[in-house]
Amino acid sequence: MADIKPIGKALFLREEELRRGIELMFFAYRDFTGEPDSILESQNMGRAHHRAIYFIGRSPGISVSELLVILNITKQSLSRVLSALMENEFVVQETGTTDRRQRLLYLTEKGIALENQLTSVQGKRFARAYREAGVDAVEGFQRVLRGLVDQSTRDQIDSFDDKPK
Amino acid sequence: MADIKPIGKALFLREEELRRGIELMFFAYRDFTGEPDSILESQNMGRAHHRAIYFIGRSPGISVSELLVILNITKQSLSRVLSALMENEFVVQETGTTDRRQRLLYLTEKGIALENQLTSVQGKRFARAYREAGVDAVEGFQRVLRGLVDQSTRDQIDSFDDKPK
DNA sequence: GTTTTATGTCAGCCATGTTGACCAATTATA
DNA sequence: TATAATTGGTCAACATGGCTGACATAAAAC
Repeated sequence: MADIKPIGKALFLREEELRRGIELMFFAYRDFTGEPDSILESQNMGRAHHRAIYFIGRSPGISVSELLVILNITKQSLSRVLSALMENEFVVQETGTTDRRQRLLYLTEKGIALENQLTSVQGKRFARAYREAGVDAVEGFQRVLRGLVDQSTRDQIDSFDDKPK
Repeated sequence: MADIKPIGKALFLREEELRRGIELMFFAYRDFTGEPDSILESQNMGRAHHRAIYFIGRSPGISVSELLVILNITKQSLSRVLSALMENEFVVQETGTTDRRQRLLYLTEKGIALENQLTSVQGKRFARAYREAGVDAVEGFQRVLRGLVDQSTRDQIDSFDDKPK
């Protein structure tokens, strides 16, 4: 009897635990993006703007093509967002020095302020979750999330973990 | 010196660990939904259909209003999705027995097959992540995700954990 | 018998993704 | 040096999936 238990546990994990994971991903992502969405909405911007602001803030001087790879959208989609961000003075672009075709992107003071506000809001949520879950849980959380992404995405994450903000 | 270390660690967690969490959420959610999106696209459906199918499969006989609460969208948005799902015979509705105003939703055989396919694809991803991260990581993953959601969402998750599939 | 609830529907708007085509400036290469 | 490739921008059109507002019907509740 006792040696059947692991199988029972494995099955339990595959059924119930699996659905729990799927559902937690759905709900957590929804709530995690909810507050920033509200803040942005009041400024006539959306999640797409948030992503651009976040990753420009993460890597100041990032080129358009690098940002495209991270966001994984078309340049036409990004263009619309970047135009709005520059129009409203959250972002500026400078011509690259070594390669003058590139447009290197930077947040303005205004952009930095907004990025800080948005990241701070999400940071408080994470801080709460981390505090409630305990320090040990955090590593597990990151390990699993990391395992959920595609291999190509993992390489990407690693590559800009090397040159952080 | 030794008693300063916790502060150092806390700061490290607040800056780098925080951004890592934010980024992992973004990338993991994107890749996690990517495969189902592809499958659905070939059938002229999208993520909205997936969510409906998933939660109807999770709770067969769920009413429209209950589904609305879970998905947190307007009835007009859901209506469009449900109409398509019924049109294409993935979902059927039955008039409620105790309350004849309700439309209780069920997956058809075809709907169950699609749901299984989609959940299986995501399940394999989870299985890989769980395997790579180790059993202990899974609990941490779930604890943190749970901590990330709003209190109201948490109540919601608990309430339908009581009456699972 | 009136009111509330559960659901559906029509019409239109917005954000954000897509494809395809084409262009200019700049860099790299044959 | 002439040509090709890269970086980035733009225009047009389209799809998805949110939203609001208005209105309708059947059933339940009071």
